[in-house]
Amino acid sequence: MERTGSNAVGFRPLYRQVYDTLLRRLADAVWQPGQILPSEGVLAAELGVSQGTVRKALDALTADSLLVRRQGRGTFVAEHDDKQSVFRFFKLRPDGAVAGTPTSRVVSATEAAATLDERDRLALLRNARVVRMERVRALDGRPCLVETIAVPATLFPGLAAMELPNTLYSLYATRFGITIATAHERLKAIALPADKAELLGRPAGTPVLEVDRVAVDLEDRPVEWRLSTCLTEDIHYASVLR
Amino acid sequence: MERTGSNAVGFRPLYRQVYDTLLRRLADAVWQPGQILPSEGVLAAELGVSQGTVRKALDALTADSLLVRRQGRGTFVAEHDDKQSVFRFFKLRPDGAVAGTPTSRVVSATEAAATLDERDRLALLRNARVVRMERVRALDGRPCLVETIAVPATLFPGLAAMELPNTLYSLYATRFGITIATAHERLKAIALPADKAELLGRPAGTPVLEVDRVAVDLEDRPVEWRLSTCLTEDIHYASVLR
DNA sequence: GAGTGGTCTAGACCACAGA
DNA sequence: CTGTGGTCTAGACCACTCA
Repeated sequence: MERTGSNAVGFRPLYRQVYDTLLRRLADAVWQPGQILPSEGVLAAELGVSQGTVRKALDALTADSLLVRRQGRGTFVAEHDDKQSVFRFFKLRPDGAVAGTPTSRVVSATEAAATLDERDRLALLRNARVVRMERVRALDGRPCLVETIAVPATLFPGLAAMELPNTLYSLYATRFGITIATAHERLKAIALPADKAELLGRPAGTPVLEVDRVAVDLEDRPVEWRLSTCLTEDIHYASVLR
Repeated sequence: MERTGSNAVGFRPLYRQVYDTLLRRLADAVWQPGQILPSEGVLAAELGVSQGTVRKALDALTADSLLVRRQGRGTFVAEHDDKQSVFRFFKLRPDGAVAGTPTSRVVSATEAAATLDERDRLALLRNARVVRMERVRALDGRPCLVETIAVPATLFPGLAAMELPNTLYSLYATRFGITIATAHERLKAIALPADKAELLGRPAGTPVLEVDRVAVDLEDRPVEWRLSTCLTEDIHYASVLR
């Protein structure tokens, strides 16, 4: 690692450089999810910085939930397909009590030319192609939402022909080396459109929650656009503000 | 500060004890919002711990957005009435561009016996009283939501008779020493009720977003229940998932 | 220049997991 | 018992602010 010295501009802390170096390895899938990282001391020696500096970078990566640290055992690449982690990006909860695991039924999955909206949300060029998926999700056995998902075909070759698991994001990570870091959602209340009424088993015109989500990867590239239409009669969308 | 030694159970890091000590002073309004805290060195000497330990506690309080640290100047109690901080708990944004500041028009403010719902949300006893406020908020001059706000009357004596500012939470902090730490929101899509249709200037039955918020203070006590009914035709609720 | 927070280091010891 | 991360300390130097 290089010290920046007293440059007039562009000062960059050492631990930040370490953070970026490790983030790059995570983005390049040098270390796979679930895998253990070298210990603090080993990383410090390799990068030529003190253990405390490595620790600060590791703590920051842990705060961004990219790593998991376990005292006495080691530092691991975070896995986001655990039962509790399904709910990191799934914010619908039954009104009454705790939620069971959501299930999915895929309606269609095809590759096609990107629409204008898709190109806009995913920052794609003209003539770009996407893999477009439609599915219905259920909570506690009752259908709760229908969603259309679009991803750039170049980033996910062959996805349309695959068996799609319940948690898409772990598939993105394990099969395509793409980690979803954050997602930006825009929520609106709309009247349930006729074409989706049948899939959800509710009359058209019912007030429903429309969730427009763009998910970005570790390098802040938009990699998925998802438009969900959610029933909220016995369910709500939970949000915590800090 | 006391070292815990090697107790079999109940180990509590020193910096956590420092965190709690400082949090208590903030909760007791020993230091007012905007006020500067003693420097790291002074606090370390006072509490009998190292500067690094104090720093870790201060960093944690900063991460919880209770403090603001400015290099070269000092550490300050966070103020949440700045222009950008209005939006910490206000998640509605115009679809097109950047948001102007929201404005408020108070419809009513009275003290009354708490309803069952209010007692439930605010963890109040029977016969408890609340201050209940109703107001309409506008964004860029157009009405966007109507909301009913209830707070325990014992915590906010005289609130019903006050001039209510646009940002209630800064009033809570400065006049009543109550700091809102987090808020839990439950979102649903519903049909606009007739009694609120007039206030918002839209026909009854229009799909609207209902936001049910319970805000808690530094000690995790529920101190405000707010039920907002929001138009989302040209506006959306923005949420970031990490 | 004095004082503040920010970074970086080196080393000690503690808590925890697993062989 | 060994190795891991977690805590705590002390001190050096850097970057920033303001008088």
